[in-house]
Amino acid sequence: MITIKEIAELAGVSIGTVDRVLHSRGRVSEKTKNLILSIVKKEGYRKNIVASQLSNSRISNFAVIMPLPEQNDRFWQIIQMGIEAEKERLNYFKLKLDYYFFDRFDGNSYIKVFTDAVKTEPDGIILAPVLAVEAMSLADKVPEKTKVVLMNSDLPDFNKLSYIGQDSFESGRTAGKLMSMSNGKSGTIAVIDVHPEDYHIHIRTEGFKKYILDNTNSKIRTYLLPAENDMEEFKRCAQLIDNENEDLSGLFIPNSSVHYFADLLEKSIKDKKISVIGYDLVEANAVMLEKGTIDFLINQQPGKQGELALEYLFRSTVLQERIVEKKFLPIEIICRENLESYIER
Amino acid sequence: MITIKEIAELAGVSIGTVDRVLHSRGRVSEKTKNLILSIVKKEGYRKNIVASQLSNSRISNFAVIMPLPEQNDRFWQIIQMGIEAEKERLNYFKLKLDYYFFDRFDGNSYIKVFTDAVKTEPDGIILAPVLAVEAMSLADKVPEKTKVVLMNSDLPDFNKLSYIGQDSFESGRTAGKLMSMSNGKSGTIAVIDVHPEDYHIHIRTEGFKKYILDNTNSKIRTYLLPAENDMEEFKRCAQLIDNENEDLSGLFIPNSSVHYFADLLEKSIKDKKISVIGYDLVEANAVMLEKGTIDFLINQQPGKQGELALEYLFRSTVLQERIVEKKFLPIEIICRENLESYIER
DNA sequence: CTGTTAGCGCCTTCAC
DNA sequence: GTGAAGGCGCTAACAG
Repeated sequence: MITIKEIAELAGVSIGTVDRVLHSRGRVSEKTKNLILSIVKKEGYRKNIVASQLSNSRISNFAVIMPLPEQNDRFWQIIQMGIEAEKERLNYFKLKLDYYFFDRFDGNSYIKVFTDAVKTEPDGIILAPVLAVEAMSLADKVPEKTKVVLMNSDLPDFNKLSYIGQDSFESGRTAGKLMSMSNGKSGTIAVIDVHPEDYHIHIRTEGFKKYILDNTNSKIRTYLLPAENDMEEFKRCAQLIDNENEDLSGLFIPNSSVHYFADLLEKSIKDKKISVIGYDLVEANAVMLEKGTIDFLINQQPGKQGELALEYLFRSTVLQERIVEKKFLPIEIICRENLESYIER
Repeated sequence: MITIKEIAELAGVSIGTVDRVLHSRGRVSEKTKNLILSIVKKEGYRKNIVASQLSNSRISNFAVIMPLPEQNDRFWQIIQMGIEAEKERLNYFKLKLDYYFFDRFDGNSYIKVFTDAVKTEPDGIILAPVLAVEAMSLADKVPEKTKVVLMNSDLPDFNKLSYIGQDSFESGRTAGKLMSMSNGKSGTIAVIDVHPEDYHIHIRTEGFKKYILDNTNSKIRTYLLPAENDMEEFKRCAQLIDNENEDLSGLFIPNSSVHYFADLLEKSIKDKKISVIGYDLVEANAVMLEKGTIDFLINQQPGKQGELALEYLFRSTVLQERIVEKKFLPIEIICRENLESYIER
């Protein structure tokens, strides 16, 4: 591996000049600049990141903008743990990480927090754009040099380094397959549209319905649940499902709140052998899975999402590597039998 | 974070002396040694690995002892790719990796290769001990200072740093659950005992049988397949299964060779709607899964096994961190619908 | 515009 | 036993 010293020798200049070219610090004649760049290219120079870190006093500065960790049944906490794990792996490099948490049921809190984060002009931002409308409305406030990684849900029109998450439609189809297997009989399957405005979650229901309608004789009935932060809504919705469907055979809830329904409808689930499928291996859901009230969970590797998000930012800003613009994570199937293997320690 | 220079100042000695103490290079008086160690402890000194790597000319030397990558339907190749991926991540550190491949159907080749590897006195060894008897017989030939990580299958009595792999019994139980779900009817389920002598694989059949017998009315019939490298054996075994079981409803093959059976018995599988469950997301199996001839695969994250194995060795030898002695990886369930999400790029 | 130089923290050699 | 000094490759301030 060639070093700047060797490049300097080859070019007949000093290392200071080479350094200036490599960092585009200007004040170098066009001629020597081109000479140096040609050598860099020809020899395949890559800076020694270890030496660079040792000498460099500059601290990379990253901001994480995401919902409060405790929201969505602490789903976000798992993501945060993934980010922290990756930070630990990178602890010999100079990184600074600031969290900006917002209330995912309050657009204004997002706006405030995003504005704060952007003010610090971070090198990179990890953003969970669950509030799509607000996120898009502020998209152009991201400083020129700041790179953004979106995780968990994508915003196609957002100018970003990369997106990390699941293919929602295929994920829904997989849930459909599991539903069709676990309830042999036909009947009515209730689908809860938890955040109709959240494209990412809504599309899961589309994949699910598609699979069921294409492959089974079951009927599907959709229920809207607009206000996920209101327990009364859950109760009303559960009640409605119970009352309206004598032949209920399945229940599909496209996010982590499946345990509320499993709990509220426990008696019917047992009596009528209703199959229940939901999302996310959060504590409350694991308990219900273990009890047998939930049959399957689809997991979206939240920890891995966090790890990758930070890794990508690091590789892009510090190592200056190219990053894939889209990373779809595995659609994990979790049932009682393999649950244990998915729980750390 | 305190540096050796600061320690030297506190102790009123030079950094050379501090260094000698930290590396137990001797030639330091008992008194100053104790003084320095007490400061180290009190201040919580941890060496700066970045600076250390930069100055250190020493190259860490690791050996990987595993079956030929092309064996077992190229299962081992996936493991190797995982190791290489981790090596790439650690590329700014000085690591040397040598592969020692053996023929997993030839004990002598293992012995030769292992002996060669050990001769180089590596800092660490990644070992896939599929040939349990041979591996144990040479276990005491590992040099004192060499750390060993076992992956894929464990040897409880082997003196090792860590084991990375799956819980075989639970993995078999999960397969049993999937079998019971995917074939609604009862009937006979054929279980192939592929390597009866390979504890790790055999135990999967135990888990599988346990689940089926505890939870269904199906009968189980076990077939031995001792010589996995003989295609004629596969044919004979498949033929036998086909002839002997009019009411065949399921087929469980506890390793990657499931695609051979799926292929040989394709007609019966289609006609009688036999459920087929096997292991490992290798190319040949993915094709059959896509076609619908295999219903489910259990995956054991071979890539991740490789990554972790190297990461553990690195963390233990270079960073001198403590490592968990056992790491069970997730029991992944793969079907046609989520297959795509598990395939890289 | 360009070259020189002093570190970053640790490791290693050599001299006393 | 101990200390001084050079160097790993890169960065950045400074002098010209």
